[in-house]
Parts: sequence; C-alpha cells; structure tokens
Amino acid sequence: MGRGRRDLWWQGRLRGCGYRVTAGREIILDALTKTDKHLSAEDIYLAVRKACPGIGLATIYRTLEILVEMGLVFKFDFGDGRARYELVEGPNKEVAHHHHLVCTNCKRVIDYTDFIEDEIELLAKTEKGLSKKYNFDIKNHVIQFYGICGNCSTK
Amino acid sequence: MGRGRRDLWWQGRLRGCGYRVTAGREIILDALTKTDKHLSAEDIYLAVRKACPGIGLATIYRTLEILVEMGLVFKFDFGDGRARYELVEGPNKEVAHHHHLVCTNCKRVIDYTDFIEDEIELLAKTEKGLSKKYNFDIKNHVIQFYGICGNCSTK
DNA sequence: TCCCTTATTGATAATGGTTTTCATTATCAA
DNA sequence: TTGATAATGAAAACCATTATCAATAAGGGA
Ligand SMILES: [Mn+2]
Ligand SMILES: [Mn+2]
Ligand SMILES: [Zn+2]
Ligand SMILES: [Zn+2]
Repeated sequence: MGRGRRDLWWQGRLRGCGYRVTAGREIILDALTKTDKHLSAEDIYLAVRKACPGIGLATIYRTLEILVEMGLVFKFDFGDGRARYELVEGPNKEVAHHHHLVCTNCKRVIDYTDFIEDEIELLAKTEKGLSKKYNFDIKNHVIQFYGICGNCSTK
Repeated sequence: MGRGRRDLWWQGRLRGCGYRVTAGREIILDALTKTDKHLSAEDIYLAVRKACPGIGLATIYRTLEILVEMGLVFKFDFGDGRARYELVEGPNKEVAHHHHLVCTNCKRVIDYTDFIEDEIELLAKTEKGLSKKYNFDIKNHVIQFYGICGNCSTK
C-alpha cells in the first residue's frame, strides 16, 4: 500500500480542469472522505474549522460547487431545507455507489447497497434507451425512497 | 361519465384529514390538474391570480405543504433553486406515474414513461426487501436521471 | 528563487425562496 | 344563525446560498 504524500489523486483532476490546488480544497475533500454522513455546507464548515480556523463559509460553498461540477461530489436534497453533499467515489473506491431511504418525518437518511446489482442492471438498460430516444447524455442518477423509518413509526 | 358538480374527489380527502374546503385550495388543485408542467409556488401563484386576484403567496405555500403531506402532490428539487410541484394522480388517473430526465445545464425536465414497466417491477421487489430489512414504511420514490439534453449538447 | 499574473480567499452585504406573525375573514358543526 | 376556530392576506422575518471586493496565495516563467 502506498505511503507517499497523501491524497494526490484529486490534485491532478483539479489541475486538469484549470483549478489550483489549495489548502482549503484539500481539507474539504478530506472531510468528505473521512465521513459516511451526508454533510451540509455548514457541517463541513464546522468540521474543517478545527484544522483550518480561518476558513470562510463562502469558500466551502465555492469549493463544493466545483467538486459537484467536476463529478467528484454529489449534491442531494433530502427535504430539510439545506443541500447535502457526499463523495461520489473515494481514491480506491472505498465509497460504494448506493441509493437512499429518506424518512420524511425525522429526515434520517439510510444508505443501502442491497438490491443494487439488479438496480444497476436495469438502470444501464434504461439509460441506454432514454439516451437514444431523448438524445440525452446521462451523467448520473438519483434513486430515493421516501417513507417513515422504524424509529418514527414506533412512536 | 359523471357530470355533476366538479372536483369533489379531493374534498373528502381534505375533510378526512381535518382540513376545511376553501376556494383557494380548490383553485390551486385545479391549476395543478390542468397542467403537465412542473410548477413552482410562484408559477401557481401567478396562474391562480387570474381567477382569484386576492390570493396571497403564503396561501400557495401553505396549501402545497398540506397537499404534499396528504400525498396528493409531489414536491421536487430539480436544482434551480426553487421547489417544483406536480400532481401525484388525477381524479381518474389522467396523470400517469413517471420519472424524470433533468438537464443540469438548462434545467429542462423531461417526463418519461418508457421503461416504466420494468422499473415498477424492480421497484416493487426492492421496496419489499428494503421495508423488511430496514423496518421502513416506504410511501413513494423518486428516480431522476441527470445529464445534458439535446438542445444543450448541440451548442 | 523571485516575479508577475490571476485565481482564490475571507469578511460582509445582498439575494431570494420560504416561513412566520398577526389581525381579519371564512368554514362548518351545532 | 351563531360560535369556535381554521384559513387567509399582507408584511416582516428567516436563513441558506450567492455576490462583492479588497487582500492573499498559487504556480508558470525568468
Ligand atoms: Mn449516501
Ligand atoms: Mn413530471
Ligand atoms: Zn424517521
Ligand atoms: Zn439542457
């Protein structure tokens, strides 16, 4: 396992898109890599402040916008009034592709990877058909199930 | 085909949930029934003003919140900074269940019903499995494909 | 290594969709 | 018809996100 200077994998992608490599961008990407939660911009802001106290919230938003545009990060709306961000894929694919169960009552979000194989297969077929019929270049997809989680239904 | 007083189908549901039947609610539901577009609160406000000039924007928001909670209306986020609303199902199912293609460039939204049969079948299976495993009562789902539409890619 | 161009940043104000407040009005059961 | 109370409109408040702008830092070239 490589032990060299860490987290170089995304630097090339940033530079390739004409962006500069900065401490803020490194630490934000770091925060997203280290968690399995669905962080809001403010969550990231607070987490990142420890290692980089001077950072501004605007930088968080600007960086996230870039990362989403580059396809490194997903931006989600789970219905709680703020956007949530999640790494698409880690350097060695530690983050698996998955879909979401969203509780409309407590806003809890459950990642699931069960049944993903069948879904992926169907999605591939559907994407191909839709791309052709609607002349639409599909980049990614969102599948979310909404309902009431176990915690909320027992009350 | 019945010809009696129109649009009574939702009145029972409103009352059943403890809500009163009002002119505003009727006309808002009417606007949603009459269109195949994905209306924002302001779109509805402007459309409804013609028939009900005194109505306030706050009433639109309050009514939509109720309709979403009752399951008569879907609330979507297509990434253009405002929520979009769409009738779940008309009185006689004029509105078919469908999914969406969303252009991340121009924000255009395409409804599609192709491939829906396979999707529905898979979703039913997936929902059953997820409900049991995660003790989650699934009420509905969202499937959206993101990408670049034909208009945007030719430029 | 130093310079220079310019992308990036932090602080702050502005924006704008949505929610809240509150006094007035309308619904509907009795 | 009446009374309890839900619903409404106008306006202000809220608050996540974006824009502004002067200061700073990245990095290609000398
Ligand atoms: Mn997730
Ligand atoms: Mn639609
Ligand atoms: Zn819950
Ligand atoms: Zn487009």
